[in-house]
Amino acid sequence: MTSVGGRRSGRARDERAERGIPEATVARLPVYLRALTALSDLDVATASSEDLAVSAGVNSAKLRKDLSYLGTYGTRGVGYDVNYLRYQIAREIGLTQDWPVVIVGIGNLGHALANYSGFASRGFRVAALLDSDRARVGEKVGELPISSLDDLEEIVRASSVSIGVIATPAAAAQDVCDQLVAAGVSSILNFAPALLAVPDHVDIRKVDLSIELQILAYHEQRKAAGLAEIKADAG
Amino acid sequence: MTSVGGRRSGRARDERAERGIPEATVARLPVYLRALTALSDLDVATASSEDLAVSAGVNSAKLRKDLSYLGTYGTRGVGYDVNYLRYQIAREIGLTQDWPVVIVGIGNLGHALANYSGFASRGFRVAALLDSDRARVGEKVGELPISSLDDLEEIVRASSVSIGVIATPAAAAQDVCDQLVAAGVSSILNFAPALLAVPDHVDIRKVDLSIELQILAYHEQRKAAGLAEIKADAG
DNA sequence: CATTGTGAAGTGATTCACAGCA
DNA sequence: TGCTGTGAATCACTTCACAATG
Repeated sequence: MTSVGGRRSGRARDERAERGIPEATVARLPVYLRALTALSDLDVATASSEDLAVSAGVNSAKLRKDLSYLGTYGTRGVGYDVNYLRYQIAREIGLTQDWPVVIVGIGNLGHALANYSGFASRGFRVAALLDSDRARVGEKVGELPISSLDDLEEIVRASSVSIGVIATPAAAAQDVCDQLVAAGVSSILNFAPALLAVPDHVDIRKVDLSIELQILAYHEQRKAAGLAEIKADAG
Repeated sequence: MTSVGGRRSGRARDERAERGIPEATVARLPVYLRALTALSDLDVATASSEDLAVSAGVNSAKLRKDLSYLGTYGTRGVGYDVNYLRYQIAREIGLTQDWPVVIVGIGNLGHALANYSGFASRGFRVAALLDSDRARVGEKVGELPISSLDDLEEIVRASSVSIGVIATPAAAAQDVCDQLVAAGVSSILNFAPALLAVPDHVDIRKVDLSIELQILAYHEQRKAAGLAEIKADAG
């Protein structure tokens, strides 16, 4: 592996692993992690890149190349040690520590996220639930009470929160986002159907339910059109 | 535009717009649509590619190239007619018809999805809510009662459903998926953290909440590591 | 000798930069 | 003149194919 990324790195201080793992690879590491966990639960000790690739739903060349960005954790002729690789990937993603998150906007979706067990099981701890509706403050959702948005800064500081989840209506999202950033949150997962502006040092990802459906609709429509065409040809 | 996609199309019958719009473009069309709707609501009649690009959060060259796959809907020296372009994109995605969808698994998340107004407002109509838990059948969620999974085939046929949403626990997802496919659904949006196998003719998209957080955690960790490094350099 | 790790080739998406047009 | 539409250049990701190796 030489010069990962190829970017002519301006600064000369390159010795320190300037590990530019490609974004596409980063996005698949959690998938591999899940596959490894499943294999581990089945008491599988060793798996080839082909085995793993099948469990993860990718092809084996891609999986090997992805893993090669992390280091050389396999054994030629044998495969990968499931638990060892699992640990290495978890460490790379940063899941060996746990991450306190705050969820803002406790409507239907916020509620669902608050109760989503998949977060806790992967090292994400819900540190607080926040809502701007004063009437709801104090209400319990599972174990946690809903806090006031006014307490955001205090909560972020006290619990060292660096990740925030926005589950408010679109109209409130930018405002909430600004408050999160001001409070010191530097990674945001946004479920509101709105484009959010953030400073450069803040990472933001968007999950948009209706966009996903629209993409399906596009393909669905093309399938239907294709069928109609075949019918027309036949008739 | 000549030979989009470049695939040497085996069959000679190429006259019919074999419109291979790149996937990356398809995924952005809903974003453009939202931006156009916002501009239209503000009574903006015309917008340049630069204006639109800003509203959509992309750069203008990309936006123009994306639109060029659909046709030539702009006016040189002027820009795009907001409402006209909005209609063209909606038509391309298939949002001029409405799409009945079924949601399977009415837990916290299914509940939230059932109540999500963003679906209805974009031409997706929830035709039915289904759950395998007999005890919950009949319970109302908003207007709709929960139906039994046993009625899936009947519902899909009666309402011509082609899109299904899976919001069950991971363990149930493949089984539900098989039932959806058997019932005739050909596009699936999967929220369960599981890899689903489907036949070729079925499209499937996955939304995985914990994967999104893990990707953020990776970047967050890198930021923290970067800071530590700078501190070490300084000290 | 089965399987990894990886250069090299291939494919697809983005960006540049400008000719062409209203 | 100002902005679109688009070839050509670039960049990012994937896949191929095989030498290296436990």
